[in-house]
Amino acid sequence: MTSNRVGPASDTPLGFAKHDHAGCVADALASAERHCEVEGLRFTPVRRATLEILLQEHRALGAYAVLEKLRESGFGSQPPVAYRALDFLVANGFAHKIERLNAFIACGHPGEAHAPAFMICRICEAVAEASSAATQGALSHAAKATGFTIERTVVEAEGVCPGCSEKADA
Amino acid sequence: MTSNRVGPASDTPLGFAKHDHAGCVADALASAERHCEVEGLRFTPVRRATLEILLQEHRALGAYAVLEKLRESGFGSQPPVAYRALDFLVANGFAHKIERLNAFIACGHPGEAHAPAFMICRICEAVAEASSAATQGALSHAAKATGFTIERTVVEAEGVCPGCSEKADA
DNA sequence: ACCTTCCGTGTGATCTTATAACATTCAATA
DNA sequence: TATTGAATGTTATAAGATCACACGGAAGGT
Repeated sequence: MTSNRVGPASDTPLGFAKHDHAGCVADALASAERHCEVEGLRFTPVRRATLEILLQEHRALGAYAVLEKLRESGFGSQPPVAYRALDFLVANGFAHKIERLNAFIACGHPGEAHAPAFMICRICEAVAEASSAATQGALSHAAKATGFTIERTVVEAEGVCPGCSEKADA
Repeated sequence: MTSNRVGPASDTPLGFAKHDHAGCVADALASAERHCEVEGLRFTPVRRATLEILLQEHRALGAYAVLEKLRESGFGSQPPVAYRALDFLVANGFAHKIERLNAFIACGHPGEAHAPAFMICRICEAVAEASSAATQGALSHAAKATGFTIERTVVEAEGVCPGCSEKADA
């Protein structure tokens, strides 16, 4: 079930690479389903469909883009439908919100309990998730020094991905 | 002109502390004015007023909140008035946008050319700017490894500030 | 089996945040 | 002084997010 996507192990830190997409979607859905069962969470049709949409696209999607796809699949077409499903996914670590883009993306390392960091290409809009525990280090140090308690972090780098960088060179 | 605000030097890394507010506002305005002169930028009345509003409040302010204060001061009352002034301030390092809050805050270290990081208190909504060059380290390492070129970073920690933490204990 | 309660869903309305498009004003300078 | 380009003002609208309320169905107690 655990398909081999980009590298030797699942700890390859990026999302700019090619991979077995169908497998990655199926895996993630199955994994989410299992996780919900264990945790007593309701992995309802809308929620499942929403996660599947994010996984299929494999990039950051605005809530209204998600909403339209949900509508196409026969679900409700009002904003709360999408926002509620997205909130559920984010709250349970199946997806993340990219604040810079006001958009959502499926989590690249679900279940692993992490403070995510992202690289956002401003040209092709691809978003890669780095499983950076390290990134938090400096911030958490500064926070400790001032007595600030961190509950959540937003770490997003905007720039140009390898692919677009190559094209620009040509 | 360089008033002594929170500590021995201007490199104290936080904004949760008391300080000479009038002085800090005046200093920052004067500094911005000088900087604009040197750079050939036009520090117009709206722009000046906008920066002054942010400095006065000393916390993150939504564009529409800024707009209302501008209107009270006799400037135009339509959104672009505020957004344009804010864009100018952000583009030139006099202010930052807090993505998590869709809000703007005056820069705590203007002129110093930095990749800012913020601590946001979810209770009192105070925002402190850390002059963290270090925070970027891990991310930039990950970026280098994948060939991603970073142009801008968003680093925001949400949690509870020292003051609110104390109150909660009581 | 029934009831009740809670959670999730659907819908309409509304609020907040942000930008497009175009006219007008103003300062720098040729 | 005429020209030009940037800044401002205004109208309109797009994009993102939430509120409030009705309905329905699953979980748990009786």
